[in-house]
Amino acid sequence: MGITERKERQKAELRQRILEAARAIVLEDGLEGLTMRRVADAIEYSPATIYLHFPGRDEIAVELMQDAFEQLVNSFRPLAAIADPVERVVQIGLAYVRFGMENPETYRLIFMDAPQLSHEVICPEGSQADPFAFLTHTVEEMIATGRLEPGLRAEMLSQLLWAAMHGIVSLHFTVGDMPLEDPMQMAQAMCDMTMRGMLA
Amino acid sequence: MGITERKERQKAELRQRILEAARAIVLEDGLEGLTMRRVADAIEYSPATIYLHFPGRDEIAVELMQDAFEQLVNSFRPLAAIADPVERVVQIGLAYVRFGMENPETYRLIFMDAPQLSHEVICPEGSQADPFAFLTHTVEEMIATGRLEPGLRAEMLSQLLWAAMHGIVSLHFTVGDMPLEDPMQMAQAMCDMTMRGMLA
DNA sequence: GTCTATAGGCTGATAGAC
DNA sequence: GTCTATCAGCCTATAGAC
Repeated sequence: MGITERKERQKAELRQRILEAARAIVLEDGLEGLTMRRVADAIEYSPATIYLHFPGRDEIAVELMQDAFEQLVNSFRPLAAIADPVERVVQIGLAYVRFGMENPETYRLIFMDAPQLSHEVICPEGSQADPFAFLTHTVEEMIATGRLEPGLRAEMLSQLLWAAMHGIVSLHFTVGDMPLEDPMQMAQAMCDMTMRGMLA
Repeated sequence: MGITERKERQKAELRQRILEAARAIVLEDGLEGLTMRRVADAIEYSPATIYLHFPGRDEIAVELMQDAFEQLVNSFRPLAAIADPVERVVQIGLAYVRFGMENPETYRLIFMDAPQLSHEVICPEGSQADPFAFLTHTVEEMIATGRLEPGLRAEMLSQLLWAAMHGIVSLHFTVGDMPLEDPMQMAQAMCDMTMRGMLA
């Protein structure tokens, strides 16, 4: 049975090569640069071969977007060690903006290049799950320990923080950095201001 | 001399018809739907005729984007009447989000559909001008009247507010409204929180 | 499995007839 | 001024040979 195993291995290998070639193209030229022809050229196969591994271009894009989103989420993992929930929320905010500025094409891929696909990557298939549950949980912890002004809701606050950080990153991408403040300083100032605004 | 005047008038008229057809297409299908052929069909001329009035597709897009940006800026005009600078800043924030949610395709056109062109529309030709000078000025007024925590800078604060509001709007567009709070409520809560965070 | 070849579509832009 | 016709290029996807 070694033969079929080798064949499966080779098939999976080519699939990976397709994904990696696609990722390289997107990191260089953005999602709009991703075409079947370019991928085929990069892996030195004909375009038709790619269709044996993926139904079409969009499915490749979605897989790249899922990977990218996982990367973003994973970048928060070390922050779980921070005991103080207030400090943890701030560090999540800073890490979010840092990720965006350090990986602009990856960030664009997740949130900006294909809005229609973003939706299905960030909140898959009608799952009610919060895509940034750990952020919401940290805010809940702040509420539970009585650190916040009474009446504030965790879902609202965590979405406000997300929106604020997303605003900083995406604004820097679209409007250029020229007349804008430094993004990391904006992130820090945003955290200072919002924390001061919500803490009791 | 009436003949050349009529001709010029007719030429300007056709130029306007081109722009209006283009605008209709963008409002329906977004900027990616804007093609010379579709515009030509809409005005019932051949594609070649459009090139007598515009150098190319991008120039049409830029003109639409400039109009759209002007629309957004004009939507703040009535707010100049608000005497209290704190209240004025809040109302600017709310108006910004309202504009985005009520004119999604127009907002996308300005900030999201063509990032490269956005830059030149929002901060034209290396002009050092602040695109939202009235916002910055209102924040300066808050500072001048001693309402804010000392040490805060008007440029930083106004950009933070802009980023926060832009984040709310653009997040709703890309991630869909399903798991998110209501955008206007988010805007209100964002203003509450940030004002509380910056006021002395 | 992988190829070549191609269908069938779209695009921006232009030359040259009228 | 406006047209037709077309160039030159891109794209996704597939049929059928090998």
